Amino acid sequence: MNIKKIAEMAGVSVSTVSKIMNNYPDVSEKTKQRVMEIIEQTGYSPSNSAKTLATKKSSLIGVIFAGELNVDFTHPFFLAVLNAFKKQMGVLGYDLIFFSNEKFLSGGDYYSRCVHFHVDGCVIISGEHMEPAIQELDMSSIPCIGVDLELKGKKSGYVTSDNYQISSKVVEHFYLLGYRELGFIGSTANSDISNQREAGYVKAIEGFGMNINENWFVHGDDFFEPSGYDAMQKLIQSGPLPKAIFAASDLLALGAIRALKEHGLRIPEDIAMIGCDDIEACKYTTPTLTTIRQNKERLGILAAHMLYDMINNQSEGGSFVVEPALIVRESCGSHLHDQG
Amino acid sequence: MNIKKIAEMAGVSVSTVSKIMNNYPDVSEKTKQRVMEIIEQTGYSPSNSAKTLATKKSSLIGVIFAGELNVDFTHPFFLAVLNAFKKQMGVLGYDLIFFSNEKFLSGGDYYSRCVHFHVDGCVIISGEHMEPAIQELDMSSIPCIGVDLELKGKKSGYVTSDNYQISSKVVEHFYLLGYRELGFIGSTANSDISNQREAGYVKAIEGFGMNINENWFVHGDDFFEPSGYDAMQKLIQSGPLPKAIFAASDLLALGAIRALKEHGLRIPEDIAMIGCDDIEACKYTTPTLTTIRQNKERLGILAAHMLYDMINNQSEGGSFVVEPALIVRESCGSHLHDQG
DNA sequence: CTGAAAGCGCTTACAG
DNA sequence: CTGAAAGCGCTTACAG
Repeated sequence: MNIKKIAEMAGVSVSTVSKIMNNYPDVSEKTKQRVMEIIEQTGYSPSNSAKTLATKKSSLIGVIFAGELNVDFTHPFFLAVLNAFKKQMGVLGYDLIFFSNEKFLSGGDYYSRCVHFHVDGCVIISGEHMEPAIQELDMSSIPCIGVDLELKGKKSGYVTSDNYQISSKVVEHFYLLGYRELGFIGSTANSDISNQREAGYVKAIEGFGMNINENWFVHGDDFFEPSGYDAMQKLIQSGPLPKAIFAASDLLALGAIRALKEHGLRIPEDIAMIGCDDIEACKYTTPTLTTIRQNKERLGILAAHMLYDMINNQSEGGSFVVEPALIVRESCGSHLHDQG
Repeated sequence: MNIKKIAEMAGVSVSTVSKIMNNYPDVSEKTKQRVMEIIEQTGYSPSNSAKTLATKKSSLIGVIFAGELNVDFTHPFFLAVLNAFKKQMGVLGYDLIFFSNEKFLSGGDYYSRCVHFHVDGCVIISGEHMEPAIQELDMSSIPCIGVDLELKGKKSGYVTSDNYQISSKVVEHFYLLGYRELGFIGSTANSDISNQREAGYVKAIEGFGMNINENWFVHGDDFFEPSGYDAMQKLIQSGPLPKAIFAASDLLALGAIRALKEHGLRIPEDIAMIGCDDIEACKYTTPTLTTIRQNKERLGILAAHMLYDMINNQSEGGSFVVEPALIVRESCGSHLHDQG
């Protein structure tokens, strides 16, 4: 079934059918009715490739997982963002196409694949550093939106959560609970996110007039559980411990708790702990883990709207920062204190 | 940049360039070299829409989340399967397109969207019952592969894990540890998966010559944690408890454990527990949760290969069942027993 | 081994 | 308000 057959059946020209399909105003109500009926009956759906070829617009958004490591369909945080993004883009009339990293590795770069598929825009999901292939895309005329990735192109924007504010909420909470000796467990030094959280943490501690003890700032090789365990072992061996610790991810926090338990230390009685991300496991651990939740749905929905506006030339990009929320559970020791 | 310009630059015809792009043999090595060089320099990538229009093949696989409820980007099990599927399809030269459910709701069905995008095949992800829109696709000439969904069309196949075998592994393990009084926590009665696991469980118990106590078989409204908690409350109130329980999901198991703890019962000393799915949280709970892992990577890779073969007419569909594995942790009480 | 030409199914000025 | 025709960028028999 194609537009020509529909035209024949309705006894009109192909142009007329096309106009009706695209809601042009200058068609008589009578012909419109007749044609619509036939379209209904036949279940006709125009060929996307022909339409794209003729218009250069595909109604397709390219999805790129930029970080080579650990960021794919198995990453809960980005996935939740993507989920909200997908839903919103669907409402706006777009479908998503996922570029296989494998194809990328064996030749084509992201930009040429965007051209290849005539995508109307791209969402780039990362959290870590920029590869050259991403920069090329960023600098191109294809609208791009970064998630936790600061794009700078003229046709680019990004959404992110405020990593400084995350840390400042943690410090404030610790402060109100009476903790003055604060430690930190971060990821590797080339993680922007970990660095931002650490910088914000330091700044907030100083803001409250507390002292920084550098011995209480330790780092793992990544954001995962074993790194948290190892980091905490280091802390334990290096002498007196802080009263409260902020870990840059929930998994780091859980690893640290495992190490503390092995040494007979109690959480939160001996050391309070706050993680970051609010992964599912937080609710089921002992103690349950106090953490910072980023509003993933909001990040996804905002990304969708910003991209849509760029595609339709209603904006030249920009950025949006979403506010984090503290989720209080047991590990911070709130229930042990009077906050009144 | 398009094929015509490349042809001009190389001083050959468009046909020749096309043949070179598609690895036709009947081109002289000399012209091939010249053209390839120009393609390299210009970074030319053929337009997908033009190619699709001409060939009716898109190198695109449609991804459909069939179950309305709880099965989307936030579902860890299906996502892990999809992740492996995506990687494998990438290697085979395909990209993935995700159909927005929203568009679906407001008009088009899955079949016509497949036609619209000329997808070469579809993967349908579900686990629960069949909607009519899925059946239409299943019965069409478009190759489809179901994940935990039994498709029956002539051009359809599916992969699944053996829910009966899952249960039989659990029973065997309980049996070897000396437990003879076995309970079960399932999901709602219209979940095929839960029903299969329960049927397999009953069958295996009888196979080992043990008795079934129907009072020890309880059900929640879904696979989530609160359902497990409620189901266990029912069990506790209804009288003497079994020595070991198999829950149809890890979250059900965790909910059940929470209820048991509230009643001062110890796991596994008073009641042993085995869950199902091997979600991330299993490693971080107290006690850590013994569970059944389904080989998600293998499911995804198999689905990709089966779909590929159907697309290329090397197979007419079929099905494949992946074997589950028991992951022993603390909650089953293995460490308390001599299995010697 | 190479190329001219028709065709894939749409859209869009343009003429009427 | 309607339609004829060119064009989008490819592929593929077919002729040479």
